[in-house]
Amino acid sequence: MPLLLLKDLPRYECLLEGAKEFPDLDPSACEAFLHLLRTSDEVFSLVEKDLAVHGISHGRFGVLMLLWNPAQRRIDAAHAEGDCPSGPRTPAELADAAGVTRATMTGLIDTLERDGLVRREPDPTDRRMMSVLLTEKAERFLVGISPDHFKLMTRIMAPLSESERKTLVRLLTKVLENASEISVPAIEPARSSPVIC
Amino acid sequence: MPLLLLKDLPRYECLLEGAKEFPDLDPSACEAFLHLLRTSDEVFSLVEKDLAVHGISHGRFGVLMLLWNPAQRRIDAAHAEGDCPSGPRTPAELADAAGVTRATMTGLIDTLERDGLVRREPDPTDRRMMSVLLTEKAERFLVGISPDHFKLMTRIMAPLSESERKTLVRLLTKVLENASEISVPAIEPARSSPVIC
DNA sequence: CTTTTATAGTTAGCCGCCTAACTATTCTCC
DNA sequence: GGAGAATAGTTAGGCGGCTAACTATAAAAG
Repeated sequence: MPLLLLKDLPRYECLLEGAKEFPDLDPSACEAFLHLLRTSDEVFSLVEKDLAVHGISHGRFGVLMLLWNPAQRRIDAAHAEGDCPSGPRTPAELADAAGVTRATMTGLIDTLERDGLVRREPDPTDRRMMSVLLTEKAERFLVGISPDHFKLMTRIMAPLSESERKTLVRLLTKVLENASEISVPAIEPARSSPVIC
Repeated sequence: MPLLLLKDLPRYECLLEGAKEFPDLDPSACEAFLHLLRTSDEVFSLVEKDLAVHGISHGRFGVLMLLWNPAQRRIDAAHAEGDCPSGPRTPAELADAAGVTRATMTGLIDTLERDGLVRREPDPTDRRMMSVLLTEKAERFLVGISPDHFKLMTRIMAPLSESERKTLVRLLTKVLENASEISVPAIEPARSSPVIC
């Protein structure tokens, strides 16, 4: 999450000051907003650094995780349907699942294939489509890295109790569902230079 | 915050399943972690889209905000010291405040200067340093855009009550302070290809 | 004073994100 | 069944992150 964000968040009194000048500035909303982005930025960069130690970027790691289904055998055996469904396989499905464009996914798969972690296979029935498959190397890599990854998550969330975690998830879910409904008007396409309103 | 993240978060039962296979997977920690990143990703992309409508990227907008001090006159008049201190002026200060490298800041200032929103001036006393200054155009731009920006923040946080916002900030602060203390070992430098442990 | 070290800023090159345009294939529908 | 629409994937080019290496200047050490 490489985002340009204030390292030091403004103090609440400064937000109150700002609200005097800008009636649209809601101090508590602004405070919550800034803390949300600031915290996830810190957490994200921690994860990125951890993955970098293992020589992989967060984006590529995400693709591998989407392709990886360690419970596959168990699911196949139990023919559990829809519970933890078998993951995406085509670049388009991967892009949708990851929330990036197909062009981006093409690039990620390119580098993963270059590193021997993934291979493309043409779909036998539809010649427009490809299947993306994990290699043995990638499975060994994931088995090796995931304990560390899970431990880091645990460590990051360590200061919160179980009930605090539930509360956090509940509040974040409210914000997420609300945000998903907000659609930026997008009345006019972005211009090359900032628009003076 | 362009990050590759699961659009649909795993259900808690799937995390419990996963915990059987991976003893290091703490379901509630993982759930909180994923919700945090997923929510801030959604919020961030909303803000980016909104700013894009006005023809500016989040990174460049952040630089302008750092340079902008609408309360400057008031502060100058009241000679308030340290309360809302006058902002950064050099590329290095801007990079530190924004949490990006100086190289990145150079690029941002380049494009801002190209668009006439900022100008560089050499420091009269230290010839290594530059001062970055807002142009009139940038001030007009910020005055025009900030009400919309504040309104969007308010709208995003609308579903949370005042006390929920306080709770969210408190929990996020715990996580942030904890995360800031965690330093990834970085025992070995990243390699070009993923390391099989 | 001169040499060394530290600092400010830039440049070069990689990566991952985007949009827009393109090719190839399949589907739809008359 | 053939024209047009829809879909899968890639390519091209821009942007904003990063690190590492570089230049110029200033400060520190001898």
